[in-house]
Amino acid sequence: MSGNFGKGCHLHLIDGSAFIFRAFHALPPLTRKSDGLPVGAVSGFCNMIHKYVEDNAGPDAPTHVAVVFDKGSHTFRNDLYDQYKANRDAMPEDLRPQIPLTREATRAFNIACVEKENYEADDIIATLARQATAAGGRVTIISSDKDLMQLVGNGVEMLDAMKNKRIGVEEVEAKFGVGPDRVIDVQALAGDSVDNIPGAPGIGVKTAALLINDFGDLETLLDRAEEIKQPKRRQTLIEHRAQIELSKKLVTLDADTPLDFTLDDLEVREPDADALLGFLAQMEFRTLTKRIADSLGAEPPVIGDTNPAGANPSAEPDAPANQPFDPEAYECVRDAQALQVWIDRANARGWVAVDTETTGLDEMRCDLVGISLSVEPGQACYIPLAHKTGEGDLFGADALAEGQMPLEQALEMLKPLLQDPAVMKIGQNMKYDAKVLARYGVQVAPIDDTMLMSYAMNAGLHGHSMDTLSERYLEHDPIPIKSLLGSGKSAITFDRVPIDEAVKYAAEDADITLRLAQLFKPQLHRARVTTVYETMERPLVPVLAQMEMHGIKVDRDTLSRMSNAFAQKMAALEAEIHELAGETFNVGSPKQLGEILFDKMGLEGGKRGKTGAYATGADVLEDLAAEGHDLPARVLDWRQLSKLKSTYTDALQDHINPDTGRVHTSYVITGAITGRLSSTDPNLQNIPVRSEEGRRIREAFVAEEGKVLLSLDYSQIELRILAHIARIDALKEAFRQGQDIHAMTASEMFDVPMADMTPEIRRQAKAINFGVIYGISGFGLARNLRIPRSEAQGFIDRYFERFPGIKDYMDATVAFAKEHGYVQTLFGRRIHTPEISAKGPRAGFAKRAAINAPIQGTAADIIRRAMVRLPPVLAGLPAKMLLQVHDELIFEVEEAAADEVSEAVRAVMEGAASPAVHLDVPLVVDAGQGANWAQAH
DNA sequence: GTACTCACG
DNA sequence: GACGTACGTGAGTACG
Repeated sequence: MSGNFGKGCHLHLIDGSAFIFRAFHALPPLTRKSDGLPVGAVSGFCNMIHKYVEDNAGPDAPTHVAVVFDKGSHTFRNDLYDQYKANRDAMPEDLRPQIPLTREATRAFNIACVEKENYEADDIIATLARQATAAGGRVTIISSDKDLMQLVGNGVEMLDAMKNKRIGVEEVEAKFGVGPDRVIDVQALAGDSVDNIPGAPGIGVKTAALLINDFGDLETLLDRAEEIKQPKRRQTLIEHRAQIELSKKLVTLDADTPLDFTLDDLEVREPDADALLGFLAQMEFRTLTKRIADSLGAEPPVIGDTNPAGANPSAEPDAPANQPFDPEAYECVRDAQALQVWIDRANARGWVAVDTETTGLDEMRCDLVGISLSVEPGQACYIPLAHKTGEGDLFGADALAEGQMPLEQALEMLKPLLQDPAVMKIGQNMKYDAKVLARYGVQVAPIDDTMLMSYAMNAGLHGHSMDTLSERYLEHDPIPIKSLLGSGKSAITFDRVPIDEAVKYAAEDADITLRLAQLFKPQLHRARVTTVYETMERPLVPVLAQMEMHGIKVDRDTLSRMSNAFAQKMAALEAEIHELAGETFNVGSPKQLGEILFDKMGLEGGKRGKTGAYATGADVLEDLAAEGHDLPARVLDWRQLSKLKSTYTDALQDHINPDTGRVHTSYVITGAITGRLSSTDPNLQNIPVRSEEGRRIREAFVAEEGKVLLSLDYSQIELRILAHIARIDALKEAFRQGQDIHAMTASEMFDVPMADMTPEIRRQAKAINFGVIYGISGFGLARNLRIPRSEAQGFIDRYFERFPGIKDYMDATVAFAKEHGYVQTLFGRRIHTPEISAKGPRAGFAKRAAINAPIQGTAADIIRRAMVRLPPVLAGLPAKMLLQVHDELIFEVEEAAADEVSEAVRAVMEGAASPAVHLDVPLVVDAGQGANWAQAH
């Protein structure tokens, strides 16, 4: 029985949506153990499908089968009648993420899975049933839905799978009082409260059947309504004729649903044991996996170490992940005609994966070398634009390689596509590509980013580089860039890579990105992080790109003068140190320093680290200095200067862009698992401020002539969040009243009236407050405060006693992490904690990280929200946002507008939690301004 | 490439 | 009872 559907064929059509709802409501809520994903309905669905398969293996087995689903909640019926199904409850939150999984389940069973936008499952069933009977076959609809009963007869019957009861013409007549062909007439009159079909008021199924049997059909009835004897009934039918006719349209199934497959595609297929068991194992259905493995005669896979957000590509035969990668399939686009084909395909699709190749990693300085595109898994192209021949000409400059489109022409063609609001541009780390293209006059939008999707779903589980994601989710190792560029001193730039090789590498990147996006996009919802991705990751890309491109002006002369001063002081210190040591050695070598201190000079307290070297950290040297030793004290001074000089006054000069005269950092959106950003090349989030000497480096960060730098920072944001999350009334009240929070803590803890507060007591309370945020331990606090451990523990005990909510929060957070494998911020960001149940010292680390993550992460979310809202607020003002330092934003503003901008930004920052979250504590923002960062802060 | 140290929030 | 700890980062230097 292969090939054409025809006489003797038997088509089974399963009402998938009915299965899902029955499974959902019949079963207790069940969640996947590893990540808490609700899977009860999926489990029930799989059981029902399995039972169906077992029950229908006999002599009357179907030759063709499909599971038919509803797709979306809007159908053509809503266009006819906006109240259609309007009184339905919203889909339960627990069910929503399971919907796509039921599709995966169906495919895992190797059963055709059918759905169509704008049509209900019932319409598709009607269409397929009609096609099948027209071809001479038989049809069984696995459903008990009365709306499908109009299809019964002429070779179509229904089967109530739960009651295992056939529904034929007789059963339909028993239910509706008319034959299947008149069921819609009865439904049109009787209406349906479930689907919100109006019908004729006061007329139910019984009366409707009576009327239809009297008059033959609905149209005749309505035409001859005057003849009805009962006055009330007569009046109703005449008055509501339009409503009744509309009702008939609504209940009539559309047997002409356009479908892009044929009955032949629905032929029964044997399940693929690996795919099916893989899916079941991924869902962590232990019993069902075993049972089905038994019936398939296969070995059940091990369950337990599956990756929660990870897909099992083998479970989905059609998944992009499953198609092999074929570098030969990639196209090299060398002229306008070929490029136009790809642009047309992208426009038709509505999306395109984009990747740029450049001569370097600095988006502000590198040159564009080529662009790759992909619109379909396995199909991608590379457009070489600036590859060199590799042979220098007379002047040492390489000639452009043959067979490339002029760069300007390609960009002119691509620009409308890349800027088209109707075409989604998908990338991996799109901020990079957007910045490069912006320098060529192309403003890429809108964008999706696979790196950010992975970050939203999997922060804490693994990295989010393309290599990591491809290996993990596509089971494909991409071509290493090193294999093209080499490494070290002999490394070449991408423009010197032969075009043939470049095509394979570059097009593959676009291919991978597209496949990842198709895999990840539906998973976002399932992992409940769509809002996180849509509000705090994706919209940040253009905001950060703008900030990075603006950069901040750094005065080279100031840095240079400071470098010289540091060098002189260091030389003097170095001489002094050598003198004290009695020999010359490398002060910058911790190893040599340790030997001088603890071996040669015989100082006490030498502790060796893992590698056997003495520890010479600042804390160790400070202890020694406190004992009156001069050498470690000098080394501390030397180290501070050395750090300031090498990391800041020297290195920062190298980062001044020669074209702009400014320093352009790069923010890594996925840089910290908590949701914080990180800053690189250079890191502008760790410019010194704590020491007087270091703080002066901020004087080199200046505003342009006529402008000022504006700094706005959240005051105590993490403690405020702690007060809210842990519900500490005393802390909340203190924040509401604008009290000195550390002094208040000290007063509460040590029974000292606020009036008698000393700086020392306040300092200790401050250390404890910070300790709490970090997941306090007696050891850590003791070390920080340099007090005995027992005393530190006493402080902590007292703190917990005075603020009992803190301990509850800590315990509850750790318990949550253990149960779910992640913790959450107030805005729904998830931070995975895979080590939370580790044994040994790692358990302590993981616990403290889990306690800290929701606090640090919520603060990070809040400033992200503020940053996303700011550009439109600043649009009409002479102001640019330049930097973010975790709880601080730096702006460059025309002097005259400084106060106005400051207040506008403050309003956005202070209101950034709303309306998503209502904090029980106010957010307070401090502002400052000045000619340089030192003054503004 | 790894360890150490230290700058920031 | 011992273990070995404050949370989150990036960068420069020494050293094998």
